[in-house]
Amino acid sequence: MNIHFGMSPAARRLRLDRPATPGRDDKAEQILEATLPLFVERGFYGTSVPEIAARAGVGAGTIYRYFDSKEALVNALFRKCKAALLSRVLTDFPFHANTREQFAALWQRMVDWAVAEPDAFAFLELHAHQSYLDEESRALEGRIVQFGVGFISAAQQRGELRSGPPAVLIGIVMGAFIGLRSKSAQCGYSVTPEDWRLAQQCVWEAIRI
Amino acid sequence: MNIHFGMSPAARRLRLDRPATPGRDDKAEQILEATLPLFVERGFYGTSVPEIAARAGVGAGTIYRYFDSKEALVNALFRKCKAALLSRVLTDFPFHANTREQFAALWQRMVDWAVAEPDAFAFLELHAHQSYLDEESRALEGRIVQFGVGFISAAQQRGELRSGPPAVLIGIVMGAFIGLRSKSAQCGYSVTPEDWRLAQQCVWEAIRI
DNA sequence: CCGCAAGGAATGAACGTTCACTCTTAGTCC
DNA sequence: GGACTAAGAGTGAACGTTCATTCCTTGCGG
Repeated sequence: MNIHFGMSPAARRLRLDRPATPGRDDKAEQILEATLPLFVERGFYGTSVPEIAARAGVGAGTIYRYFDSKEALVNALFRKCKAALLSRVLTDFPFHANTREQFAALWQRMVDWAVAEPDAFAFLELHAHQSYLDEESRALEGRIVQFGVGFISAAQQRGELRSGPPAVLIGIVMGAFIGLRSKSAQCGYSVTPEDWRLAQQCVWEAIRI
Repeated sequence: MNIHFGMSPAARRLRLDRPATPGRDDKAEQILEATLPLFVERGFYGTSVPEIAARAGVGAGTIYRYFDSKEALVNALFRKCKAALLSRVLTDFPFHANTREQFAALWQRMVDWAVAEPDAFAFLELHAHQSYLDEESRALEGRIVQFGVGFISAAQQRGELRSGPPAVLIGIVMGAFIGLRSKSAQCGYSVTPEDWRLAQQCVWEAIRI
């Protein structure tokens, strides 16, 4: 009968409204993308679920089809961002270069990512060790830190890095990076690529032998 | 007549019951002290006013006798902490020493304060501050940054500091400091006085000529 | 038609804030 | 000095609002 007429608008919908993938993951992705800037701007407790829903262009109830709770949502977002940063840093990382080159590569990859995904980077800073992160998110963070500690220890034993507790060196390097990004944003100063290069040189001086 | 007798118990009270301060400020202080650890732990939006009242040992309504709103409370706390840090850093600061010594003094004073008042320091570094701080708090922050910029520019013109945008140097130094404090806390690593000294040397290497 | 994804009104809990009241205290009178 | 009183600090239950979450209705794809 009118099956044809019934399908026709549906087919149009599928093709026009969602050009690439029809997607179960698409909706989840769409919700995560809407969540990110809100959490960055107003924080976890400062952002309401209906607000997220409105920005994502979905109903409030739909969010609960994809995430068990607001907490599950923030944890999913945290892990997604961490994974994206990790992937950006580790893909084709020059593991066999010398420490100076490895440091430059690490710095440049972080800069690239922080520039490309400023909200994601700000989100990771902001939510690094908050009370609503679950065990899995904390464990992920812990594993990354452990990797960094091992990496630094090895370089120190080869005599290519200033000796001292690896946690101290990590704190200085990551802190300087985050500080440059956030403090300058606070002053209304926009960090140029040249500033990033200067900062890389500065921070290398801090940790070199 | 008995004006003398009338005033006498009042004077006694003033001296005996409230040895230092007569206690209008005392309650406000008590509320601010209770607020600090809660805001550090759970953030502004994550902490409820009744929670603050319970920890301060006062009724919820009492808080509104001293602060117009929750926002006014957080702004008062922010300004109090900023003023305390500023005071610690600037009191007897060796303004006429050379840049190396001034940097060491700045660093040591920040370490002393961050160790003595860990919650206050953590509170100042809470990033979510942007949305609820009022004009006065932002202006205070701006004035401090401007002072730092002028200070650094002068040292650069004397050739005692690496050249480059002052905002970049501020970001690196403050970032490294904050990063060392928070990242190491995150690893469960406790920063020793020796670590702080090492870090000071590292960060000086980053900004020296 | 059926099955299910999606929406958004409904819901109970919790929020910031208020207010009618109690309790403490300074000042006055005998 | 002790009793009384006016003043105002302190209280916590109650208010209207907004929250996270649930659930019933809607409408499309097969």
